[in-house]
Formats: sequence, structure tokens, C-alpha cells
Amino acid sequence: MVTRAESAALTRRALLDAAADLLDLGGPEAVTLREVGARAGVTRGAPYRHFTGKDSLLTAVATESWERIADQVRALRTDPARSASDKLRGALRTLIGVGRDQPHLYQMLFRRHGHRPEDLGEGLDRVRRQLCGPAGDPAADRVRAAARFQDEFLAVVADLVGERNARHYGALLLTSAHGIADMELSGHLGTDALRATPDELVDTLVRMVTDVGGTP
Amino acid sequence: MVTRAESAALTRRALLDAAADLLDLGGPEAVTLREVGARAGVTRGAPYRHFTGKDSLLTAVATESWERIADQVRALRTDPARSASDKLRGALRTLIGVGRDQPHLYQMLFRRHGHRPEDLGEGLDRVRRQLCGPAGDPAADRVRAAARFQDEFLAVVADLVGERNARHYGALLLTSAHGIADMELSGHLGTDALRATPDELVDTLVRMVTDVGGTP
DNA sequence: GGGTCTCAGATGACGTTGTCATCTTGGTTA
DNA sequence: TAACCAAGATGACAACGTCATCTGAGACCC
Repeated sequence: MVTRAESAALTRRALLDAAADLLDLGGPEAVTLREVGARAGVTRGAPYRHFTGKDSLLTAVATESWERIADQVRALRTDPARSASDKLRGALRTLIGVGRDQPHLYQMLFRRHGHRPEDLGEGLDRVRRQLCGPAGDPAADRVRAAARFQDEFLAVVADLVGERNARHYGALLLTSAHGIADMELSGHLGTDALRATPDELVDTLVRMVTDVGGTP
Repeated sequence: MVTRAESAALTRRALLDAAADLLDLGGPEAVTLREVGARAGVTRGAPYRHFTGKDSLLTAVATESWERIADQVRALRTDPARSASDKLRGALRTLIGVGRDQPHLYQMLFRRHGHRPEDLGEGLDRVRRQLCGPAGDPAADRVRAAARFQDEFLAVVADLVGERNARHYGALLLTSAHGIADMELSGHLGTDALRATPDELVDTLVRMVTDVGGTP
């Protein structure tokens, strides 16, 4: 026998997986609540029992991805076999790799936060679910997950340039990495004018920070 | 009296303006062909006489924006009163400024290129319009406009680090600038971990490239 | 100048989608 | 066992992108 809670958790998982699959295949517009439901073995309205709507579902997918990325960077950071600069290179390549391998998911990671007021709705049970449910605000969850990644990344940077300068260089390195990934997947890199590859750029970044060393 | 060509050009302009306005206000989802038509004084189907569809219209808006940005950088580049590093700072800030002031438009500038095959359609007059029309492929137009901006930007970089290194550093600077702009507008900058401001990051970038000078 | 052509725009229609209110049903609990 | 509750099913609705078709006025040729 299957308890109701277990069944619900299973459905939620299936919904997230289906949404992630469809997102990979055809981008956000391909993520149809009807198709998501069908793949999860439920009907179109069922997702509303687990998420406030389509946005909320996609945000949850992004949250899980951020958590996965944060875990990867953590594993990489605590690997004793790697040098500090190797770890930094690896962390940068991890993020850029998501952009290359899962471009649609990647764009979800960097979507505008925050609910517009009209997103809140006023159905009674929806309000209650938002207040009491374990999920909480999906947008806030994603911010939290992204922040965990940023912390891990910052720790990697600190190993290389010291705690003092980590904040400043961390921001520079992370924004640069995102720019590389996003311009690569949007086709703005590798044009006639910008013929550099992501790997070249990452190498230059790491070298610059290593050379300049501790003086920001 | 108004010739037909003039009237059509006027409508096309009104459609582009209306789309740009709606994009600014509420993002791509707020750009409804019906509302665009209404603001331009025509009906929902009229835009299809000037663009192949909604995507094409938004792409055209992005194209015009790229051209405007390219013009701005060109004006800045040919300003004799500025130093080379000042010009670079200005060019970087120009791009980031668009991200800050018109976030929705900015995201349109960096959208995935390329038509999916099913976008082509097979209506006879549509095919003819695509083949013979002066507009050509809207996606290709945007690529061209973006490339013009990249060329202008590269010229600015070349003034500072020389022709030889311009390609490499240009790619690094441009991707970084985009990363700064995009993470700023998506709320990933200015968090606890990443407290840097765009201006600080731009200054560091320019200083790094200036210091390292000619050796890539 | 009259007839024909051409194309910008209007109109009606269709399928799809997100969202909601309502209903059903089977696990849960007193 | 009976009341209860929430997960899910179902019907419905408005909005949207898109298309085929129709209309009318400027453009063009004789």
C-alpha cells in the first residue's frame, strides 16, 4: 500500500522531472501543464496542487538545478587532489557547462526574481498552502539555492586570492562566467568579431586573477 | 494625399514602437499582437503584413536596439575629448545601462538566434515576401546589427590594447559586461555573497586590461 | 480616363494554453 | 464506522498566435 503523502511526493517529483525534460527539449514554451501532467500520469489541473502555477513549477526546476550545481562545486572544492587555480577553473567550467549542455535550463537559472503582486492570488487554500506548506515561496527558494552556489563559489575564489579579496574577484569572475555562458548559447560568441572560445576566456580570467594576486 | 508605400511604412513604424513600449512595460508576454495592433491603429492580423509573426516583430525591435547601441558606441569612440580607457569604460557602461534601464529589451538582445524549421510556414505569398522583401530574414538582420556593435566595441578596445590583442580582450570584456548586466537585472548581483556594483566591476575590468597591457 | 491589378488591412475562425471553480474519491483520523 | 480532507479529475473560460478569406483603395498599363 501507498500512503497519500508518499503518492503526492511521487507525483510532485514526476511533475518536476517531466517539466525539466520538456524544458530541455523545447524551452519554456514547450513546458505545457497539460503535457507535464500527461507525462507524470495526471491531468492538467493536478500541478496546481503542488505549485501555484506554471511559473512556480519552472522556478522549482531552476531551484533544484542550482542545488545540484552548488553540490558539484562543493565536491570540487573539497577535492584534495586539485590545486586552487584548478578548482577555480573547474567551478567556472561547471557553470558554463550547464549553459552548453542545457541551455534552456540555464536561462531559467537567471530569470527575473520576485512575484508581481497579481501573482499572489487570493484563493483561501492557496494562501494557506503558501503560508504553511513546506515549500514556501518558490522564488525565495531559488534565491536561497543560488546563494548557496555563490557561497561555494566564493570559497573557491578565497582559496586562491585570500578571504579579503574574494568578494570583489568572486563577483567579477562569476559575472564573467555567466556572460561567457550566456553569450555562447545565444550565439553572440564565436562570431567574426568575437572568435574566442569559452575555455580560452576562462583561462585568461584565471590567469589574470592569479597574476594580479592580492591587490584589488 | 498619402501613398500606399508611405502608409505602410508608417504602420510598420507604429507597430515597432508599440511593441517596444509594451515590451518595456511588461516583458515579452505583454507584447500581444492584438494590443500592438490596437496601439498602432490597426487590427490583430495587420502585423502579419509586415512581420512573419510575433517572434519576427520582437526580433526586429531587438535589431533596432542593437543599431542604436552601435551608434552610441561609435559616437563615443570618435569623441576626441575622451581618453582610450574612458571610451572603454563608456562603451561597457552603455551596454550595462540598457540592461538597467530597459531590462526586458535587454533580454531580447541576447535571445537564441535561428529559426526553427517549422517557423518558415508554407503560404505562397509568405515565402515570396521572405525571398523578395527588403527586410530579409529578421534573425539574420539582428545578427548583422549585433555584429556592427561588436565591431565598434572592438575598435574601442583596440585603441587601448592594440590591434593584436583586441580580439582576445574584446571577447573577455564584452562577455564580462553582459554577465554584469544580466546578473544585475536578474537579481543575482548585490546579494550577500556578491555585493559588488556594476561600476566597481567595470572599473576593475578596465584596470586589469590596462595593467596587463599588451601581453595576452 | 477607365479597367485591372496588387497589396495593406479587416474579419471570422480554429486550436492551444494557463487558470479557476467545482466535483469525486480514497487514504486518514477521531 | 463515520466524518474529514486533500489529491486529482473534469468542465469551462478568456486570451493568445496564427491562418484563410474577403474588401477596398492606391498603383499601373493601355
